[in-house]
Order: sequence, then structure tokens, then C-alpha cells
Amino acid sequence: MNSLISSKLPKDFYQRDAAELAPDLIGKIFCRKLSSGIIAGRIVEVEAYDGRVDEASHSFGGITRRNEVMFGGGGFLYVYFTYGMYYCCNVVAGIKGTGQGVLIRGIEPIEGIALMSRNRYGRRKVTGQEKINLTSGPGKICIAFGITKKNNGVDLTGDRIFLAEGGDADNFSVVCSQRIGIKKSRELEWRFFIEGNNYVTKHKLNKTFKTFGSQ
DNA sequence: CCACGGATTGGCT
DNA sequence: GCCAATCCGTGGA
Repeated sequence: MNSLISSKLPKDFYQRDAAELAPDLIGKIFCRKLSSGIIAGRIVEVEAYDGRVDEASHSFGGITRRNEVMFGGGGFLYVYFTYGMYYCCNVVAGIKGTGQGVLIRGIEPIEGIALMSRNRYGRRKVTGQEKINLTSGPGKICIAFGITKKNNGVDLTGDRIFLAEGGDADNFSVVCSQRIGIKKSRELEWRFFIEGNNYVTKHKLNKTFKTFGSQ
């Protein structure tokens, strides 16, 4: 795990437009250090939001109490509450004042699976299908990682919640599609994911993806 | 496998 | 009052 910390992504990695940052977040490691242990996983699905041009973005209508973290410049965590019971988290993107973020939608667990399971199901052991269900969606990720409103605004260059380089195992192809669960700005193809990965949200758009790039 | 509806509360008109 | 960047259980094909 020291290798994760030494490859922590620097602030300037995040200081560019969300639509550009988003595909580069695929394959990176999302890590949380708790007193009970480390929870970490590989990002496999994201969506970009940019309030300057994107009506679906929480930041589209200008700064409010809820979305102010999105305007603070890249490299912070924006956590919001939705549907009366779920949290979702974004990596803030861009330069200060622009109101951009990248929603983390799918993570492949790497470390701390028992901790994730305790948070999701109240017990440490998981079956195969339950493991896939741990983090295959934005609300599920926040439950598994124990992320709530209290973590809104956390600096991602700190030592408790951060992103790290993916290491040597990142042979995958990134594809894109329209975003999921929104009604405005549907035409933007700002959802990026690893084709065929088990931890990508199950959706019919998974069949109509477009190739985007590979590493 | 797929489609649909209910849960439940904060944010904004 | 209306609606939401979701999830889960149910019911039918």
C-alpha cells in the first residue's frame, strides 16, 4: 500500500476540463484509509459534468450552498445527497470558478473487500454476485467506502481519501456513451467505462457504446 | 432477462 | 410542490 501512496495523483492532474479528465480517471485507484483498514479499488466507469455547457450538471445554474465545492478548482471531492437516501461522489475538475466534476460510477474492489461488505451488507463475507454488487454504481460506491456528506470538500491530495496511479495491470479499452439517469443534455457522450468490466453499471447503453481509446 | 414502481429527503421554483 | 447524476424488489415474458 505504500506504493499507492507514493503514486498519489498530484493537484495539477485534476486542473483540466472534466470531459478531458474523465477518461484518464479510468484505471486509476480510488483509496480510503480508515482506522479499521484500507479500502481501495480501480475506477472502471465515470461521467463528466461541466456547468458551463451542460444543463445536466449541478453547477449549471451557478454557485449554491450545495454545489460550491464544484467551483473550488480540481482535486477535491464533491459529495451530494440524492433520491432521499443515497450519496454519490465526484472528483472536482477544472480551474477555480468553472464548476466541473467527474462522477465515479463504477469501481472494481482491490483491497478491503470485507470492510466494503460490512458497510453494504452488515457482514464481512460475500458471494460472487454480492461482490459484483458492492461497487457497481455511484450510490453503492459511497455505501461501500463509507462516504457521506461529511466528506464533501475533502482535498484529494490529502492522506485519507486520494487517487493513485493504476500500476502495471492497466491493459483495457475505454469506450464512451451517453450518460445515465439524466433528462437534460442527453446528447453529450460523456460517460466513459471499460468495455465488459463486471463493475460497470448494468444498462442498455452498455451495448451501444462507441470506441474511444485504449492504453 | 427486462420493465416498472416505491422508498425517502433535500434543493430549488 | 415537484423532482432528483439511485437502488432494489417484484412480476411477467
